[in-house]
Amino acid sequence: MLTFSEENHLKSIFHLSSESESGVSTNSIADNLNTKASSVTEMLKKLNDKLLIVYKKYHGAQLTEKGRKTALNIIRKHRLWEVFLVDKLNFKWDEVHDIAEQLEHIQSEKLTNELDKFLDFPTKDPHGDPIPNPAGFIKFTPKLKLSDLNIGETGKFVGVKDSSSTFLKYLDKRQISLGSNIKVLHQEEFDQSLHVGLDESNLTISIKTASNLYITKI
Amino acid sequence: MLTFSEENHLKSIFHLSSESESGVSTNSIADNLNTKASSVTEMLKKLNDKLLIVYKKYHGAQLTEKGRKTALNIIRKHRLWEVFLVDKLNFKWDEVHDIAEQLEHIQSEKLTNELDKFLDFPTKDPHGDPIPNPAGFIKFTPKLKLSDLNIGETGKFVGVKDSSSTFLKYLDKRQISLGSNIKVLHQEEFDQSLHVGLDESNLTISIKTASNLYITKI
DNA sequence: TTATTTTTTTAGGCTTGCCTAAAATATTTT
DNA sequence: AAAATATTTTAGGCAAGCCTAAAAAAATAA
Repeated sequence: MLTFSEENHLKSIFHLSSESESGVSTNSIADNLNTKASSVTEMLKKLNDKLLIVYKKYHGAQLTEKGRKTALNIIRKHRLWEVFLVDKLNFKWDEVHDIAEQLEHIQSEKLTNELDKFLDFPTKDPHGDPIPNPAGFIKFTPKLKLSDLNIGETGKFVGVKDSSSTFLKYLDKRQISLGSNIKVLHQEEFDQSLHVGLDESNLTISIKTASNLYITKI
Repeated sequence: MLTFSEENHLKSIFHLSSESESGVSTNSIADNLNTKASSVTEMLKKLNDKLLIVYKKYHGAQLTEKGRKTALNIIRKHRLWEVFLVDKLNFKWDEVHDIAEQLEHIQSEKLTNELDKFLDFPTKDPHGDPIPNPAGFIKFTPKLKLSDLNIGETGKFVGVKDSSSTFLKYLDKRQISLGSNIKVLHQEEFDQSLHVGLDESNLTISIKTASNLYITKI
């Protein structure tokens, strides 16, 4: 039985691991969790003692297999609840994160698996992120950004890098939604902004926006 | 924003209030929450300061209107989640309590109200207890027990007093389920046990069981 | 490679929520 | 009403999880 704080640290380490190959730094975890480095150090010692991470002083943390499984289970719950909120309770994709942060800590394997079944075994959450299976297996798809495409290429919008409410609402306003096909028509020299075709219309998006949209080439 | 512990104390005081008219005693709360009297005393001071209860040293606690509303909101969430678990996720009525104890602390008014709508505005939980509305109104029905009936009278089984898993499973085994009509045929002198008619069959139930079954006379 | 800067850890403190034991108050019994 | 008993509160302690400030180690620059 882990505390909420322990679970949050594991989750944070998992998410930060994908970016840095070696150990995850104390400061990056502290930033991610809006806490202080000294608090993180304490927690890393504890998680190390519980065999959930390998932690060597001054050299960051890495998840053990046990820690990874635990983190993925929390992420599984988080994403399943997000699907529930959007598909069944009429929430928008920008409204679900904070509630899922609470729901992900509910302890009941049966609940998680029944929820999964009730939702018809979804494979992605409302932001396009993959949902781990009960065994802790997760299907990563290589992450290509819209900004990686060349002029003339088309991508299918499959996920967001930044899933802040602000960004998601902005996408709603521009009517850019998961599954849309986006063709890169032209890139502006001056500010690298992209002119793209989306459905019947054309629009201009900043390079910052483009680099927060995950796509698959089609 | 209240802590889980604060919420649990309020809920406990609410439940214990229905039995004693005046203040709820420190010890009864401690028993109810599996904690110690001294811990409860501390919490009562805090809840008093937050204007959720009125607490006078040595004279127990009473909910204020604000405290009552808060307690009822927690109970509302608890009971809605129980309905969700049973109606949508195939849980049995004896399996839902512990999970609902966790879910009742999730903070999101929108979530609660959308869940209510999704469940089609249920008025009772799986054990027959009434679900408060968003404004904190709860419809109490006078609680008659099966053991209060006279010979020859019939009652409709509408709720349980004891909702322990043990008791609920026992009722399942005897096929006594919410909504059944039960006719009292005879009472044994020796041990006060009741012979009752339920659907097509007759069965004998102890006075202890009978006094844990809420009914409405029909 | 030495000095400077950045990162991380340690030390010590605070709050919450729990505990036990002792003291204070209330209740019941005689 | 006084004595005995039961209940409740106070006092003091402990663990978890956070903090700031100072010390230690690592990384970077000169």
